[in-house]
Amino acid sequence: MRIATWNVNSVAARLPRLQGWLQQVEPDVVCLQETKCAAEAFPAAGARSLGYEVVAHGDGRWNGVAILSKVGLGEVALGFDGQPAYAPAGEEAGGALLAVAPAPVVEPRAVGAMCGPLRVWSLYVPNGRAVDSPHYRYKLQWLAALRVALAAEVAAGPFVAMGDFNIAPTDADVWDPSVFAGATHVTGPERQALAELRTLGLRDVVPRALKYDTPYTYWDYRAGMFHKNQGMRIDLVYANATVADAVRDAYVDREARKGKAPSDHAPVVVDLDL
DNA sequence: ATGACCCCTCTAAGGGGA
Repeated sequence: MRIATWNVNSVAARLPRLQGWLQQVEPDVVCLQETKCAAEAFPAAGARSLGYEVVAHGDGRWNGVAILSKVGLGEVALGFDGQPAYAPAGEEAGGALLAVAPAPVVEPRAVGAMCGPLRVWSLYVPNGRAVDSPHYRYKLQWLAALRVALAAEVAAGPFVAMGDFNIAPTDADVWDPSVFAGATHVTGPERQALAELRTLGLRDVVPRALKYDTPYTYWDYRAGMFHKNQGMRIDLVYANATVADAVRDAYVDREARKGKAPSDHAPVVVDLDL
């Protein structure tokens, strides 16, 4: 079984590339993030024509996740139990002119499904924006709640949670740690949240790079950063022992980051012999 | 050459990404 995860940075904008990539790589299961698309507007016909079942979870212009599967799709979960809403503290909670602050919304950042024998989650972890901001606290709360929600599933059978975690697990996972001093994605609490996920019995399936020995999955669009290999490994595959022991290959498909109109993230592709 | 931000929409004196 070939599984993959890809932050596509808008499924509508990426549709031609996504179609070609599906035909070329032929994954059995694909987790997508940042689809930026309401569920009912998800362009599923192309994937269906290639033999995929589709579940999309999205509510509009931000966030959005999906799973495509050729090996069955069932027991769908739109979000996880206890998934927190972004709820800004007083300093951000509406202006004085608003009599009532808008209700917090649970953002479409997680979708789970059974794909054949495999429990799969497609995750788009909140960015965090700035250390100690309300968005950063939300990111840590979100990861803590995820750990609680997934605990029982990790032990139940073949399990993988993959997606854009918006955390570089180690300093080796960013092109220059000094550039990220004081920034999100590299802080101790974020890395500790990943470590606590691993205590459930999950392992970080580190892919091989097809160039430079740095398995980065994201390169900013600006300043030729891809071409200078100034990237980060923030798209992660967290597998339980059953799945991790079944990994036969894992790689970052940096070819998908080249050329016209790419996403700023590259797919991670994992081959399993379950 | 892989090539020097890009996605969305309230189309900007914008929001968000990481």
